[in-house]
Amino acid sequence: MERTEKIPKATITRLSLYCRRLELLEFDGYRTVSSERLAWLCQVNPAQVRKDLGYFGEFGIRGVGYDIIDLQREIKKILAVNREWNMAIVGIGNLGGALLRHQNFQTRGFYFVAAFDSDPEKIGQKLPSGLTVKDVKDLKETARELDMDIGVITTPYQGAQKTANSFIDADINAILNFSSAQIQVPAHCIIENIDFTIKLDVLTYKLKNEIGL
Amino acid sequence: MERTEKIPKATITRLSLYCRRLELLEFDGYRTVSSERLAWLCQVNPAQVRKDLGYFGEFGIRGVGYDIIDLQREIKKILAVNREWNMAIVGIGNLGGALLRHQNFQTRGFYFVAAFDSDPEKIGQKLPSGLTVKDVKDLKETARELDMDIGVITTPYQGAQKTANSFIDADINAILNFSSAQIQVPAHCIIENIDFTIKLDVLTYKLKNEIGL
DNA sequence: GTTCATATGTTATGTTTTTAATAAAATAAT
DNA sequence: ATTATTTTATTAAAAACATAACATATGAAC
Repeated sequence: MERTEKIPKATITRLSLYCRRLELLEFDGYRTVSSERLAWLCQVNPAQVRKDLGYFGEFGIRGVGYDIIDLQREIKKILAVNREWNMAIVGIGNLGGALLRHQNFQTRGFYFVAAFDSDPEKIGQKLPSGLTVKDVKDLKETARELDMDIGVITTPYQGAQKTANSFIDADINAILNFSSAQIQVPAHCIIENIDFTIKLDVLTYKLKNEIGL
Repeated sequence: MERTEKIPKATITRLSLYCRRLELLEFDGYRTVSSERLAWLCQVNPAQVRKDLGYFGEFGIRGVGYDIIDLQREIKKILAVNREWNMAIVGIGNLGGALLRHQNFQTRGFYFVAAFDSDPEKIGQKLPSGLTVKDVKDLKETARELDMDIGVITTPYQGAQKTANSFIDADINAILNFSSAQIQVPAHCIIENIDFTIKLDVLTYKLKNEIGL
């Protein structure tokens, strides 16, 4: 097996997708699944599924398929979601508040351990989750007490870069950015962007060109 | 100029990104921008910027660069965001509520014109935006009265496919899906997915492999 | 007006990613 | 036990995409 090959970024995205479908298949009581079926569920090519998995090892049985429980565990190990992660969030507005209340994070092992804002109105406020909103100025200090792996940005775009800088200064080197700002980070820091507006623009482009509205 | 060439999906995504930066450049008072500068701001290759734009026409001036206002207008025309779009949303939970209150949609010309849920507790409830939550059963009927271009799904994944079906049945053929469900749609329908959990998984994968946590 | 510097548009090259094809392994049937 | 069937792992081919190279056009300096 060639294990030194470079792994496409899209492969990681798909592994996450496969994992999500496997969870449902397990819930529905299935024991094994073929690459063809899994591919169909994820709307990708069966060869793609096998190739993606092939980067990391041999997880299937020829003539049979993949054991749903086993494959799930393997993928979770690859994605490093077989453990718990702590998150800090800055920007307790509509979206930030919604994410804090969202149950989906906890159930996947992602915990919000601290919430920050710069608005004096919000600082000190007690949230439904039990957290109290802290001043973003105290981020670094709080980071020394609590273990924070991931920083989540839900501020307006004007404050996004500054927030990122605060995270990096506090040695939080993984950022999930919900703002529409394009954030500059040093090489040792990683960032993933979730920009709604881009998705909407892609949708309207297709509406015009594929549907003709 | 070759205008029949197939356009990469990633090009559309980047056009949206360029547009976002151009808005800021305009706000900061700049008149023109070079592909090199725009590329730097978007963290892409300068040749990429020129190539992307080249699919749609000649928008720059050699030796000078691109007029920020003009280019913005051209890109918005390409993406079909030089007009207004109406949206319907199903699933008025934490996230749905946050999106309804989020100002960023309106300012870009995306309007929520109707909100639906299946929970009797929520139906009839008056929202801060002025909308009243309707029964998702009445979606098709409401769609006959109001013009709805885009359907937004913010239900839990269990109800997502059913919601999509309702949209399609009501002749709403563009869907923005915030649930983690992989939705099956007919060929004439287009869908964009915004799945937070996938982004988080990509982040933890990188945390493990690039940072070594 | 000629020359120089700048920056686009476009063609050519290189790389990455996806899909197809096939060989190998496992099970089930005869 | 042998054969047929299924389905993976892996290699080969194709397609998609990104980068580099360069010729062309613009504006400014002398």
